[in-house]
Amino acid sequence: MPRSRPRTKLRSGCPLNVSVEILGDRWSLLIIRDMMLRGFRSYTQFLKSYERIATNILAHRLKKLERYGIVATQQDPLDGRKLIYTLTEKGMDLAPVLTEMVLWTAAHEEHQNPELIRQIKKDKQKFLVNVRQRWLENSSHKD
Amino acid sequence: MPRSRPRTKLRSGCPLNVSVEILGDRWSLLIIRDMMLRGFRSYTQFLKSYERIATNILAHRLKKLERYGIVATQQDPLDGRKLIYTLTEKGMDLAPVLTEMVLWTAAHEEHQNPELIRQIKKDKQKFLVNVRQRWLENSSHKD
DNA sequence: CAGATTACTTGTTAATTGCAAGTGAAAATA
DNA sequence: TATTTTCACTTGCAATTAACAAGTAATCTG
Repeated sequence: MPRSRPRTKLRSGCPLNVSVEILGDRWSLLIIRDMMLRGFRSYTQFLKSYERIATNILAHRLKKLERYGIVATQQDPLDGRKLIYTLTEKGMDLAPVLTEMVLWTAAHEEHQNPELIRQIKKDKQKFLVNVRQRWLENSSHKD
Repeated sequence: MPRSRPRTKLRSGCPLNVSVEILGDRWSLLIIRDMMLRGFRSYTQFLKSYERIATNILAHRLKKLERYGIVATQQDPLDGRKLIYTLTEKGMDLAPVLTEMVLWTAAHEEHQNPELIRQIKKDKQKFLVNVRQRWLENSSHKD
């Protein structure tokens, strides 16, 4: 359900272009990966992730992802300093995109994490169900 | 089959990161879309595509995509000025990625091209088969 | 042969990214 | 209670990348 939102003018309304404009940079999908597959939920966790995103870029990307309703933020009730970032339903719906990208790399490029690829290849549908199940269990995902 | 290639150092070998480093920018996937879905094969066609890529960026992207074996170039036997750009098998294997991105946009953002989305939703597998079939017929796809 | 077309390249400016350091609030520690 | 640490950022600046405009060489067309 495409919802109306005041948006910056897009280069085109082509559905592929729309997703490219939202996600087509060097970091957004990695942040989403960390949340979806690694269960990361805090700013410092993202910062310490292997690819080493710069702190200002991370702040910008999180804001953008929140603005697009892909990520939701809430305060940690146990620690006033902490914010908890979670994927929304819309963010979780990117699972098939990430999955296909992983499969493409697995087929055509050198890579690591054979275990992840084994899992996806064994039963893609089950993998997606599992990812979503973990999200349902661990997130309160208040959008 | 991941082939060895002299490559610039990656931020990580995570399969998602690898695809993001290759495709994660504002133009690469749009060029691939133009080839895959619109049958574009020449530099001027890409230039005239709706999103208006700048000519130097287009030249760089085409070189990068060729370097990664996603796009192949050949001379037009009928016109010495023209080059024919085609997707390789590796490039065609991005069809599921593009497809899932389109579906995600269709579900969550304002967009155009309802006909494309109708086709994909009706029978995703058939859509992918058709896209590949067209490619087989129209390309000589010499890698 | 003149003009148009094709696939670019070459400046130059604008925008984005990346790095290092710093900030203020809250929590943990001494 | 005072001090240090942690957390989620911000700020300033340098480096990289993208975008814009113009130009070029080779080829084709009339």
